Amino acid sequence: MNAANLRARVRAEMTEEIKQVALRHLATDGANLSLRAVARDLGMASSAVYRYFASRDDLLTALIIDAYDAVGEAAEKAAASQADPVERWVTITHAVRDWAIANPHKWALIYGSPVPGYQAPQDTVVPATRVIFALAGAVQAGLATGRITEVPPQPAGRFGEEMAAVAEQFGTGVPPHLVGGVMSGFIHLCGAISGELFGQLNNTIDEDREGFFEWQMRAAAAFAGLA
Amino acid sequence: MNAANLRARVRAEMTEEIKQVALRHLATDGANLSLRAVARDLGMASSAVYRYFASRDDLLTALIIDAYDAVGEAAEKAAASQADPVERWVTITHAVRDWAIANPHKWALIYGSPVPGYQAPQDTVVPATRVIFALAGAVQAGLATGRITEVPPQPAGRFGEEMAAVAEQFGTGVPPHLVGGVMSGFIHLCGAISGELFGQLNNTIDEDREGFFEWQMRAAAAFAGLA
DNA sequence: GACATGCAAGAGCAGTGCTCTCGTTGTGGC
DNA sequence: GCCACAACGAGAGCACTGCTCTTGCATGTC
Repeated sequence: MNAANLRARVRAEMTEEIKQVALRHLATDGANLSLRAVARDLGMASSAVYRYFASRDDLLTALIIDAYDAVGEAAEKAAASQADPVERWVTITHAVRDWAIANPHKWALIYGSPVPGYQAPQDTVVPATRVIFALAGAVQAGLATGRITEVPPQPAGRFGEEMAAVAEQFGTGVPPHLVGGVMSGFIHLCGAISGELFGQLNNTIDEDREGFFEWQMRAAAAFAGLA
Repeated sequence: MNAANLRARVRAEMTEEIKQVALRHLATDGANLSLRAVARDLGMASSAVYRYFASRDDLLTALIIDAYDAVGEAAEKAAASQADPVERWVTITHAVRDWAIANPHKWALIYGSPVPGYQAPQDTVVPATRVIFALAGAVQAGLATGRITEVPPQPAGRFGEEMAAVAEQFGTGVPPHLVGGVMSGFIHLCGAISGELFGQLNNTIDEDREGFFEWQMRAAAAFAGLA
């Protein structure tokens, strides 16, 4: 609790406050975040914000990392709540979807089209994998409890080798072809949520989107071996 | 060839030219399209552009409709080139992916996060369905030639009813549960392409993305009955 | 020739990201 | 206890944006 720590804490609080206001703006005004508007809401000059974030992109990056962590945490929490592997998979996907529906602007931030001129820095790599790992954990549990019987078609050629490398990198003991199933399920999950949030389902599936979602996610689970 | 027609033709040409330059800007500068920059490129005042498009959003809408039509045409052309139902499905998905990779900014325009404050008008509804109909055509062909043997799990409850309504609306004679498979495949397709273009595959699948894509799309075809 | 229409240019408004400079204020080392 | 220094906030300013309004010009019609 020395002075340096105090100053750092005040700075951290200010940084957090800027992010919160920015999130509020993102939620109401859409993706074109105005730094000046954020500064106005905080009763400070726009130039003062630059003491905390070097640029608008820097602020966005901070928000993106937070969002990855939030959705990853939601997925992990859901995973911990279910013992049965199949239901764990389904619960994880529902948790991600619920989070996305509650925070559509944050979802767009991380899984929508990249912000113009914005290039995701290396900081975002690790938090981005938490959902995938949660899904892989369900498959791992399925393997451990002997629930996995059928297997998806073996990936062939270079792609098969790449899956083997990813399986190695994962280090979860999940065999390559199931890693492919996990990745495919993750992609399907992202597509289902983005399709729902970005309007691709409009005028086609308007009533029971949750039913459609779960139907797809159970199919994705089956493709990853979890039948 | 009276004067009015001539004027209309000149106007149409000018409109087309603005769209082309706007697309070029979209491709190089990303999604934040600057109307003034487009006007500069055309050697005209920014205010003159407003004679052709009421607003920047109007210009974007025109580009979105064009993009829907272009990707739809690519899908239909691919569909026509393949008689075998399964290969037709795969060929369609590859055609859509190829188009998206060749026109990533256009893909982001229609399947990425919605432009801030932009609400898709009713004009975009019909062209948006062309890819789905192409996929449904492959399933229809599979039904006609007796290629469809296994069926996906029946959609239950409200979602099942909704699928029945959509099947009716499609009018292609494809039964409800297979319509669900088509929709799921379309969603998976969108997710796979967006995941690839928007960077979700980075640091995981970097080599044989085409192999991963086709592996997924064959699984999606199987889920829609095309095994 | 008078009139009307379509078009383009220019000025102008309110907003943006970002930089620079200038005071102030709080902090750490002596 | 004092002083140098770093952190900070405010304000002005630059170049840019979407969009509006007015003006001038060219063309077609009566």
